[in-house]
Amino acid sequence: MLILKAAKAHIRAENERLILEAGERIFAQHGFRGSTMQMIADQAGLPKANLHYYFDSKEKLYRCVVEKIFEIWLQAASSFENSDEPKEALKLYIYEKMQISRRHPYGSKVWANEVMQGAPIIQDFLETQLRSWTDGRIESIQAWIAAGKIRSVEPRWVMYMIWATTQHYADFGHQIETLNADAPLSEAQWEAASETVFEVIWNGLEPKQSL
Amino acid sequence: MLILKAAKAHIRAENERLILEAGERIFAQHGFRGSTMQMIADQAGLPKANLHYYFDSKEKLYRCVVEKIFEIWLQAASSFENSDEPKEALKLYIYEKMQISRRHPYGSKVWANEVMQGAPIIQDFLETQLRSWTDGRIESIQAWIAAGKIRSVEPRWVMYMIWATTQHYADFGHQIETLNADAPLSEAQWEAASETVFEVIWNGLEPKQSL
DNA sequence: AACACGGTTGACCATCTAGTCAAGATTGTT
DNA sequence: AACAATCTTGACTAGATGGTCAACCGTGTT
Repeated sequence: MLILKAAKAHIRAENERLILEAGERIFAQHGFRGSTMQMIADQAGLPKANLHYYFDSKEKLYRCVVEKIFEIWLQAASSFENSDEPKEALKLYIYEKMQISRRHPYGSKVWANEVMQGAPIIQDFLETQLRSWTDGRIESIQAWIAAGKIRSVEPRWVMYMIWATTQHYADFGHQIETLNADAPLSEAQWEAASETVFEVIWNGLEPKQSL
Repeated sequence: MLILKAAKAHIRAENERLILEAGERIFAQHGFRGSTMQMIADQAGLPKANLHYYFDSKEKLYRCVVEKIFEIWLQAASSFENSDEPKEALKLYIYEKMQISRRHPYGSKVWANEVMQGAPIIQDFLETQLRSWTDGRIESIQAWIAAGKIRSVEPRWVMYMIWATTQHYADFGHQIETLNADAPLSEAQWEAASETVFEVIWNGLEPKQSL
């Protein structure tokens, strides 16, 4: 009965986790069409038919993967609110996003892929959640400008700069690694990159010291 | 004979152009595996078998598309050399790259796709041409630092910032458009975005005015 | 007019892949 | 032990897709 269902819930939970994780990797590396259910099954260590037992179709699995990624994205977004001082808020946000690029490179790639293809699956997310979140952040930045805390810049372009620079370390990680003598960035390099990104953007936004 | 070949050379040139252009669009929107030869044929307005007459295989066509894109990329790269003054050189380079994002959004996406998948086709380009070009640019930036013309920053991270911010306008163009009330950026917005990107980066790099 | 050469094309094939299904294995409950 | 619900899985199918091929077309040369 229903008790049974609960008793086996952990099996379902565990297998769904395995499949979603495998899906993230495979979809990131091969795109939606380039990924086969067989590849994902092998990555997850399960027979292909099992995937269809937990996720009706390839498209539903993909949608679940993308939604999970958007959650993480939104979570990082909240660090923008942790301070009213722009220097502090920006530093937290940039470091948080760099951290995500490091810890979730596959997720970032899936997101990039999806957007590059015109967001066929998550267009509604962009139009609702992302748009309203962005509008809120733009207001924060406007307020900083009005208070003379940062230079007068169009907030939109600044947001895009932050997204671009931080996500670049995930999406173009392979290129960065190749240019780093084929070695992954070290702990120190990640730290230095994060700091440089923050420093350049912050110095770029800080009002000029009046002479 | 050979005269005949020359007489029909323009047919070949024209059809190859059509196919490459169609390939760029389709590969950008659907990735390598997501694109079918039939889609590309339809886009080019030619029968599928004709594509195989000019390009042996899908993979060869793809390689040609990617190589063409890399050429454009390298061309923009040269604008980095047009001045010894960092402010001027960076401005030229950033504006040039923004221009490319605007004029060749498909190419940029194909490149991004290729790199995200681990550069299976153009790994050799990354290791040779891109690596040596980058090393050269890093030396330029080092020289500016030594001359006290910009702050002391790791040149590598600055290069990546420029690539990321400018290419973002192509690769994430759909997201930007969605956040712009579903309208493409206007002439004025492109100008403003380019200027903001340059201003923030330049102010971020300019040595602090000593008080 | 006959020819040669590059270009064009519909029909075809081998292979791959998402999704199905039915039989069987597991597991918790009584 | 008997049961029922859930989970597992090899075998199968229908459709899509990259690539082939042989017949055909168009044009400039002789």
